[in-house]
Amino acid sequence: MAGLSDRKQKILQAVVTDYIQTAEPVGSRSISRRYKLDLSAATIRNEMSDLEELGFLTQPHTSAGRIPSQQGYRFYVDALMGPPSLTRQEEVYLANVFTQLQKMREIDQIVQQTAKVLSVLTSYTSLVLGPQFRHSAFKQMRLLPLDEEKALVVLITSAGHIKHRVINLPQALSSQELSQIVSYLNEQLAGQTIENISATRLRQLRSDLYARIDLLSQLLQLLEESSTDGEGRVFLGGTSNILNQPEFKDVEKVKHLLTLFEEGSRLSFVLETSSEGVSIRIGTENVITEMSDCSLITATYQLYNRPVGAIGVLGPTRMEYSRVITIIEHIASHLNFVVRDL
Amino acid sequence: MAGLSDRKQKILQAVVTDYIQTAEPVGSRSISRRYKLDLSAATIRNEMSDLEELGFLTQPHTSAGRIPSQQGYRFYVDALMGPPSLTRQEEVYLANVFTQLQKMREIDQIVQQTAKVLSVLTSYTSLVLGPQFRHSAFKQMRLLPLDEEKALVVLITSAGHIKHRVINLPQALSSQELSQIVSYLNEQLAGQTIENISATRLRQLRSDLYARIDLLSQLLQLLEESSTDGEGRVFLGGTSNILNQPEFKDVEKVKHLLTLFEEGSRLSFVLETSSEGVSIRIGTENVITEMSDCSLITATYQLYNRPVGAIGVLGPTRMEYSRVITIIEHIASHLNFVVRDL
DNA sequence: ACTTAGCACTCTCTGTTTATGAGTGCTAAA
DNA sequence: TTTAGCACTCATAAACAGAGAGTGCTAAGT
Repeated sequence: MAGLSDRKQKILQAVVTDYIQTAEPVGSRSISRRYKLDLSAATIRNEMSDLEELGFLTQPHTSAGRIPSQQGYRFYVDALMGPPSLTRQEEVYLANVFTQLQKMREIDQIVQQTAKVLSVLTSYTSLVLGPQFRHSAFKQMRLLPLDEEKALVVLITSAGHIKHRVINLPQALSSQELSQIVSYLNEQLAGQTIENISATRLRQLRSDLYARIDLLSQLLQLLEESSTDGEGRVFLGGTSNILNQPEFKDVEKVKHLLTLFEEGSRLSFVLETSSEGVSIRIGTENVITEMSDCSLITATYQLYNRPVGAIGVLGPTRMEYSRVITIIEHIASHLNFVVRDL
Repeated sequence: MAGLSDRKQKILQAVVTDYIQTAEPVGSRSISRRYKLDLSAATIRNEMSDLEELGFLTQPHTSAGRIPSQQGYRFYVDALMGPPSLTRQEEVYLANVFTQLQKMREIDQIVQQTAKVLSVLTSYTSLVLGPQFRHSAFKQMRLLPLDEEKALVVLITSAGHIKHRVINLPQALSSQELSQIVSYLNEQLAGQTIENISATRLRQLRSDLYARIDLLSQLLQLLEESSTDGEGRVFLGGTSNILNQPEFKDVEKVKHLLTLFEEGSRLSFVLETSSEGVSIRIGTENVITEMSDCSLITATYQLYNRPVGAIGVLGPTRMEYSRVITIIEHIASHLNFVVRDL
């Protein structure tokens, strides 16, 4: 991938920019008209022909304008893309959103609102993965007796996650025994991350307390489920936005994406495995085949310097990369604060 | 709306049945062929012409077959529809689902799974409104100190709803004072439904405890939010199913529905206001204009003989009413058990 | 050695025409 | 009252022509 001549880069940039705006194949004449490159259409034609040879552009058919190829987009985001910038309006909007988010107390609400904002601002579809329970450390477990038969068990992690569940109390248990069991568990598990409380460890605890197996297994089940509940932690925003994209005017294409949107586990997998910081995956760079006509831009957010969740924007490969990246960066970095103050 | 002659009813039924299956305007000949009414096409034509005059059928254009009008569907579901029935396969599937649902402990999980099942079985889009917090009665409020500054407050209703929130403790408060405040609140609020704990009542409490206003308002905020958090309690299933319906092959039509699906509060409103038992709303009988090409079948489910939530199926007016109603009834009645045992 | 103007050629898109076929409404006979 | 027959209507699909945008190539200009 030797260096492209300066002129070729300028032309490639013009093609990508134009195509992002218009969604129409862009011809040599419109470039020489709209962008002040001081070159005739014929020259540009020659260069475009070269760029196609090199794999940066494609032609839908012989006598049409050019469209950026996946490789073309890649080069664009890596080297050509304009500097990130927000309009004054967008900045104001974001500032408002941030103060609003700051006030919310429920994590679900925050995540959902974030998804919505992200989609409204970008006009694409947004994905937000809430903070992952299983990455945070076990802090303590509490038992709140409700009546003779039932108690509420509350699981608290160091990251402030809280999960509760009603369990049935074995009749024969004194309240003293109860608190013994709980404090034993607290001792054993304190400080470990939820995902590291492995099955073997749980098995061992089970044998330690085999006399109280009925109660214990209810408590442990809560833990176990917490470490594996990947499903359903992803919130979407602006799913209908994809319908505004001309590349999805065909219902068949939409269907695949829509169906994908219903598969929470696959979505959360994509976000979980996205690398730290901002990542841009164009077309088939996405592992998910349904996304091979799309680009996905993601960013992670941190809690105590560990990535605990991610946000993303999904649009056609013909996406306003620069704008989206800026917005995503802003929101992700703000999310760091929101999550910490929770 | 005088009685339709027996023959007219049979023909109307044939048209509706046929159209539900094929989605094509149905002509007089295909009826005389496919349904053994022992009438010639010409006779059927005359009858159909009458039925159109009466408003039960419409013609997309002069020389096309007939399509049931909204009134036609209404008559069909009120008087003509075949008896509800499930295939053996569906029954088995339902039985499996039920045992699965029975095992789940998290209400969100149950609701989501119900939505999924409902959409898979019907091939339409499903809406499920989770049990409403605000209809159940206040039972008790507990405070779990976490550390010096923070405590977890847990709100428990008689229906078993549980909600928690971390609040900041005013430093100056002894644990004794704390428990006094909490038990005072418990006394004052016990037994009232969340939605009836009105603003005036809350104001009164506020003045009673004005010395501890900072703590109190945090506690009361939790209550207040609980009584008004209509938003977001609706889960959808099979949203992509609408794309399989030929009436939605046009992207524009889909867009309106898709956008509606993102407006949780409007959806929950529809479900909340649906009457007890099974209700069928056809076309413009739906208040929501986006649904005017659709039919919505809903059913409520109960807890202690009070409706606390609802499930629904949304499809084109050309919907398999009989089948969907049966399925919805089964699932709703089963949900009664699941919710009670929670 | 580039760059550019000119030109023939290609291919899509749009509008028009034409043919086909399903289905109707009406009339007249059974 | 039912039915057979027939002319008529309208949507849909196929075939076709013309326009327009854009290309590639060639030859002339710098």
